Amino acid sequence: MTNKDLADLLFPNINKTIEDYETIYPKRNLDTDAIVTRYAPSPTGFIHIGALLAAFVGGAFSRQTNGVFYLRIEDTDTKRTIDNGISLIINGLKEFGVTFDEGPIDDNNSVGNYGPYIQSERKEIYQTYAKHLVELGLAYPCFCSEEEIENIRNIQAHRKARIGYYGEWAKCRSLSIEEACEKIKKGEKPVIRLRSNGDYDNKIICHDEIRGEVAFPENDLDIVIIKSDGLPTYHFAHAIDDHLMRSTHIIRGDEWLSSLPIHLQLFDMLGFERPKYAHISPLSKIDEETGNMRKLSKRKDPEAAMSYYHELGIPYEAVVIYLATIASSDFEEWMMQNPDKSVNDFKFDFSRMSKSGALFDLDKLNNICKNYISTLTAKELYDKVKTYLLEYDEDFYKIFTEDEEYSCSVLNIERNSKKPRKDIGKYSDVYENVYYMYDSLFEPKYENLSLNADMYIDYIENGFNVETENWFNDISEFARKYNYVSMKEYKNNPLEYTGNISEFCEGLRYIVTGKTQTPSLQEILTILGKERVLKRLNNYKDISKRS
RNA sequence: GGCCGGUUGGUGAAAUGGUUAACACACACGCCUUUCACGCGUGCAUUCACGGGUUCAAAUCCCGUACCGGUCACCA
Repeated sequence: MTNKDLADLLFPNINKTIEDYETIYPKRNLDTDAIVTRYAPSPTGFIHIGALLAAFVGGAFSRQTNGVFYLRIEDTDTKRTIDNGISLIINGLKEFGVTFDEGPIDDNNSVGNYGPYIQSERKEIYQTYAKHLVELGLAYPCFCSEEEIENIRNIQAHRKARIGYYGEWAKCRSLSIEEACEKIKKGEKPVIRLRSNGDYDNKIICHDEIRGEVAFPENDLDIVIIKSDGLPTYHFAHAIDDHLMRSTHIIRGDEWLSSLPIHLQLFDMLGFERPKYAHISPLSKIDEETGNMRKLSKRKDPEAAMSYYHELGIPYEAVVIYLATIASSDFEEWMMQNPDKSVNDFKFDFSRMSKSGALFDLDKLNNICKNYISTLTAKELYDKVKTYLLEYDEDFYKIFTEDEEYSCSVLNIERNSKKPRKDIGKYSDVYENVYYMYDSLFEPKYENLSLNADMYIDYIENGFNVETENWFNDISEFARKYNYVSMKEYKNNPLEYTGNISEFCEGLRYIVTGKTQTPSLQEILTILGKERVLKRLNNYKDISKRS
């Protein structure tokens, strides 16, 4: 019996050859420096902010080199796959401006000539290559049970030996073809392992675009390439897919760096040209319990999930700007010099990407958000807030959208100037900033009821003039009638006056808005209009009388 | 524990052997101002994890130590 017989017995239904696939998926016809890369998530329903970062960076590199950016779904772990996982990923990333040239476009359809782009649909391809390796004697079936593997691990740990299925520990490696065939015929379901040709004592130099040269021992582990369910492991699928889909660069999280020797070995044994690798440093935070730095965790940190930003109404444009800031050390400076350009115009360079993991800084993000929102027009902000409220605050949505023009005028307060306000950092902040401009939401609980409402009624009825540009001069003038004077005068002789103009304004602001801090009083009064302001003043008067 | 990587202020970081270690965020104070926010200004690392070495000269090169991170699955 030969390896060929073993391979046929293992994969009786595989009839294609590896040459067939080389023909089906020819080399791409692109510029020599074009970057073909991919985003390859598992459809688990959760998108990590670090994954967004990798996707964003990958998309940027391919775009700036006229390359290809495609989506590949890694659903070989059937236990973790969820039903609408694919559309969740596509829609989730689209919101953050990440789109693909090839790959699935919804749960059932794909575009591109290098598909299928869903790994579970590529089973035959992986098995063809696995069969090929078995035929060459470069891979073999392993019948060890999980318990046996566990047992080996325990012994190794006990003896302080290196852990893993390798060398003399790799029992099934030395099984004869006949023995293997017999087990298969008896119905045992093996995994397929690589017959590693690596020597642990040999160092290999791996090149990473971000980290430079990294030295590793060669891989001598007989890693599993096909699981007992017939699907490939990540390592094997990576090699097959990225070769056949003709990726030039593998841009991924740094948790993969230590498997680089395995991947390089796989490419070599399969006769594939090696792609280039770029491992992105993890996004971290300080663990409150230990005080140590650690990777942003799906379970512990809400900000690790992309949905967090969606739910709080954090502008996706700002998130992307922040990620670019972290990803490339020269981005911020570039953005300051090119205020009119989009993030997508920035040219990324691997040499500007950090080798060490950055602490995820929500303060910095918040600052970017505020700056970003301050650049929007009232109408742009209105539309974004509307979209947000529709999903998360139905009650306010109704009130907010009842009169678009009015809401826009509210959002426009101190917006149309050279120095626009920067007090809104996320769409969920808007309510707190504007609610008092809507009568149905204005229910002030006054704590200070000693203000002179009649004085302000007098002002609104006889002194307030919307049209005047010299609003402040006018109100200052009027306030004199009640013995409120300018700051300067008041400071010189505090005992002679009732108060200063600042106090006069503060009182009016407080009654009309229920708050001590608001944007421009003048604009608020103008938008509210005489009638509604008087109503609020009279209401205050009533309340203070009653108390 | 093995292997690999990282270490410049509270945070992100620049600097690639040669003046007072950029810039941004945060923080503090001041100015401006009807409040707040904005804007403007000032301050915030006597020093680049630590120890040694090379050099006229080191955050930058070399060696060692410490700490932190990642990884060691039929998960990706």
